[in-house]
Amino acid sequence: MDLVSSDSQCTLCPTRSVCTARDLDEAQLTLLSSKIDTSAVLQKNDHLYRHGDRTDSCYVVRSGVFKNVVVTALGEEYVTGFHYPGELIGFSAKVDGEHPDSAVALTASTACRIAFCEFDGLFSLGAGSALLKLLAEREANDRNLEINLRQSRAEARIAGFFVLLMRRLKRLGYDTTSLPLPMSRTDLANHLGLTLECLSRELGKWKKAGVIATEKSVIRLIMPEELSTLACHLS
Amino acid sequence: MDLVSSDSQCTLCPTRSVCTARDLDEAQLTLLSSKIDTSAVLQKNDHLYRHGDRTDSCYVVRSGVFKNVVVTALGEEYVTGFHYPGELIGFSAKVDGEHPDSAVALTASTACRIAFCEFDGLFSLGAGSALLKLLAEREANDRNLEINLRQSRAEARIAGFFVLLMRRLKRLGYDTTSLPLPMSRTDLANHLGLTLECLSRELGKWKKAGVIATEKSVIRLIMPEELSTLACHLS
DNA sequence: CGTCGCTTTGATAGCCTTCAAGAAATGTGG
DNA sequence: CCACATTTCTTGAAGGCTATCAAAGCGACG
Repeated sequence: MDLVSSDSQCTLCPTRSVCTARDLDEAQLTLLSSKIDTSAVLQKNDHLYRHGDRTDSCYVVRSGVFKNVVVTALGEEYVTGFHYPGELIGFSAKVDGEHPDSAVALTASTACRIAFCEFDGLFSLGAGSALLKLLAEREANDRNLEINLRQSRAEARIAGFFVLLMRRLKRLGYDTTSLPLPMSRTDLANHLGLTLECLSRELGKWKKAGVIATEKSVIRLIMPEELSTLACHLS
Repeated sequence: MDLVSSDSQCTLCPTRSVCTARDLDEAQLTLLSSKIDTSAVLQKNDHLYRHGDRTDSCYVVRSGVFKNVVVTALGEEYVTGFHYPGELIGFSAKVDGEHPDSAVALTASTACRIAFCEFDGLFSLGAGSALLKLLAEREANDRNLEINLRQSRAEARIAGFFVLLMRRLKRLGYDTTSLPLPMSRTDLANHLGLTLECLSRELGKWKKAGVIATEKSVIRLIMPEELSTLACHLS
């Protein structure tokens, strides 16, 4: 995937307050810009990177939404996550220098590439703490997801997913009366470890009960407290 | 929990080849030792840290086994992981300065404390890459766990757990004909998102079929290829 | 020997998966 | 702009698997 090597212009980035750049002043932001590369705009279904690609870097989502996909030896796909601006992806390539999963854009999206070898430079620049926080937030999100997947009832898993996504988007300053869900139902069901049919039935039930309203790729949360109740397993 | 502030003696540590210390020479190891603290020996059920503790550091397991536990608002417990030597735990405290989970020793165990503020020092010392690898391995393990939890059949989840644990222990140089499982069946079932009864039934089935043999806190893998077949969902 | 905690085994019911078909949305070419 | 093809989503019915409730082994420990 082509990367523009020009200045990444962190000073102008709308998501700089929630990524590595948080807490930096103008001078530091300019320095930071020189250490990362912002991708060209990826269109829907474009790959940011592919399973098996050799690499020496990871990414922070700058705009749009990406999904991560793992393919097993048998060719089965698993959607391991959906990632919104300010979230770190591709980091596990550090284990052995190649991506264990693919990252696919779900809408027009951009991402900032950070080479692993730049990490110590980022520390001395003052961005180390924010970088660690990004990593820690990733881990915290993963743990929440794991707890959610331990629920055996479909209701609880789906409601949990909405609640967790709501929390993540609130952090970005989004209005969370509606959740942007640019992924297909198939991807969402896969991510939740459910069948497409089961997901569809639950959503239909909630729609009929007036808890949510489904527009094309957005879900409006009419009674979010109902969802919170169903997701009582979350901390 | 008391920590001995004396020299951690990384040069003598049996697990140094798989932790932050990997790839360091003797001189660097001595430097590293001065930057971390090794805990006193924790006995079974001792806490390394507790949910809610304010902190500025994380840990690498040095010996023994720990479990991580999250408690929800309703008082329900979730066993989010079991951690063996060389694995990083407690890192998500970096998000807001307090531990979102507890770490409990399952056997006599020790851990090395690493303050977040020492991270840049570790980078300049040459341990940065290994530290990132620890983090990346953690993330990779989490992803594997998530894939495993997406399986709806109990067989697949349990077999997957064994296969993943086998891989992790191989990395430590363990003989993996037997898996040390110092946790209770209750904890294991909880971790897998299954009921105690369901886990017990599956293990009984495998025992009867001669796939495994259960000793007190060890499971001997007699036909590991059978388990691999059941865990075909893993990459 | 008896108690207590942990584990195993048993029977029923509920929920999700599977298989199947129909409805709605999307895209394409005329 | 419409007709048709394809994909995506919804709805339906039957079966399997796990959860739940209940009780009985088993082992540690006093």
